[in-house]
Amino acid sequence: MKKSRTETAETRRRIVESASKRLILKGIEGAGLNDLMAEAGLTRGGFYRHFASKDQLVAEACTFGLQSTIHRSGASAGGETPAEAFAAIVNAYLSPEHRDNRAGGCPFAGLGSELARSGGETRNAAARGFERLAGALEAHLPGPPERARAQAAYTLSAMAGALTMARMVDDPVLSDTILSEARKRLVDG
Amino acid sequence: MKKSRTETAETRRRIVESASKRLILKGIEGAGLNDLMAEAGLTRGGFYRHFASKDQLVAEACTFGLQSTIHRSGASAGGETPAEAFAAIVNAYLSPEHRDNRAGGCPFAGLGSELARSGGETRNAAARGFERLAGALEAHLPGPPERARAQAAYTLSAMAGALTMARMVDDPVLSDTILSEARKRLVDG
DNA sequence: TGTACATCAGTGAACGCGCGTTCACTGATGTAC
DNA sequence: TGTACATCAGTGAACGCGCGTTCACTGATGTAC
Repeated sequence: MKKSRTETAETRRRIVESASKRLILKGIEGAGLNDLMAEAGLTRGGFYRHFASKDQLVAEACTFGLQSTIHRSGASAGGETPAEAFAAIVNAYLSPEHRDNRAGGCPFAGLGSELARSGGETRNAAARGFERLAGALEAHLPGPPERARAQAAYTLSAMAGALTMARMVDDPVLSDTILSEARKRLVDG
Repeated sequence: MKKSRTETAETRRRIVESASKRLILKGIEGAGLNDLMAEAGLTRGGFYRHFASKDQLVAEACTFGLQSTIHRSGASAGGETPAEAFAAIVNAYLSPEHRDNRAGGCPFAGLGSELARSGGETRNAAARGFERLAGALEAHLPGPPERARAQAAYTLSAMAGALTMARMVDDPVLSDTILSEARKRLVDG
């Protein structure tokens, strides 16, 4: 059953991509290897041909999900002025669509408290991802780098918190209020 | 081994209180019943004399942790003006002490993404807790109720996100930056 | 280019383990007379 | 107040289950000549 090199690489990529969604949907401990492999159309046994441990897959899936979030942010920010690009990123992140599309969304909003508790490769992937995502925001902010960096780090943290809480509350009106108020405060403020 | 009524009530309270800390420290799925009961000085078997299910304990522990957070906020806000009281609550929530004291801290920062994924009694406890905690903030905010409510909901969400991210990143300087920038933006803004 | 062999992706069964939950049992407490 | 009995908090063993991980095996692919 050996596969060609390109097939193997493609399979690995597929596992990471589907795991990224599954982990956000079910949680790091809630998504088992059986589950994650089945999602990619495989059985449990083959997992260790691609990864050394579950932690390694979780770390790569986290990095993948964050990279997707950065790409989506880049797509939101078109050829406008920096201020408009920044606003576009924030508005897309804090949209009802992102709130309602958990699986394909930002890992910080979907797994934040679990990532803060994790160790090993996962923790490192999360920390590096935060810096990269904050860097993507910082690029559109004016002022001295130190100020821009602080504002970017705060904006990302507040966005992740607002999206998480908007998903947690069960009152749809309150959920919309959290998102719209966050958009206003983070874009205008 | 039957215990008196007051002893039974005290035991139950102790289980909820220690579970609140243990759950935040290890995560909802990461803290087993064995673990939670041992933390309260008991063995696994007696659990179901006090609770119908793990979900019920998690819900009560969540409510307990949120109530503690509200009490702590009330203690931070002394006899000052509303604006000063609001600032005191935000500054205490976003302090390095709160960041470094996960177990005894706010359940939204410690379990946010897990609560957003939960159902049953836990989800309801989290949603009701958000409204109560936001209400405690709202009480110190000026302006029309609708505006104050929106600002309170946003402030709480941003605080939870900032604390979670401050715990997640592994660079202490960046962690401090997230907290200080959040304090500045949420108090002055 | 053709053949022989080593590699290794994927399968499915099995490992020990801890999970949430159940249960028979113990013995101190609360209740009824 | 004293006695007899029902209650029930807590123990510790056991339940089935799914977890992460390991392993013998299969057979198509890549490599060496």
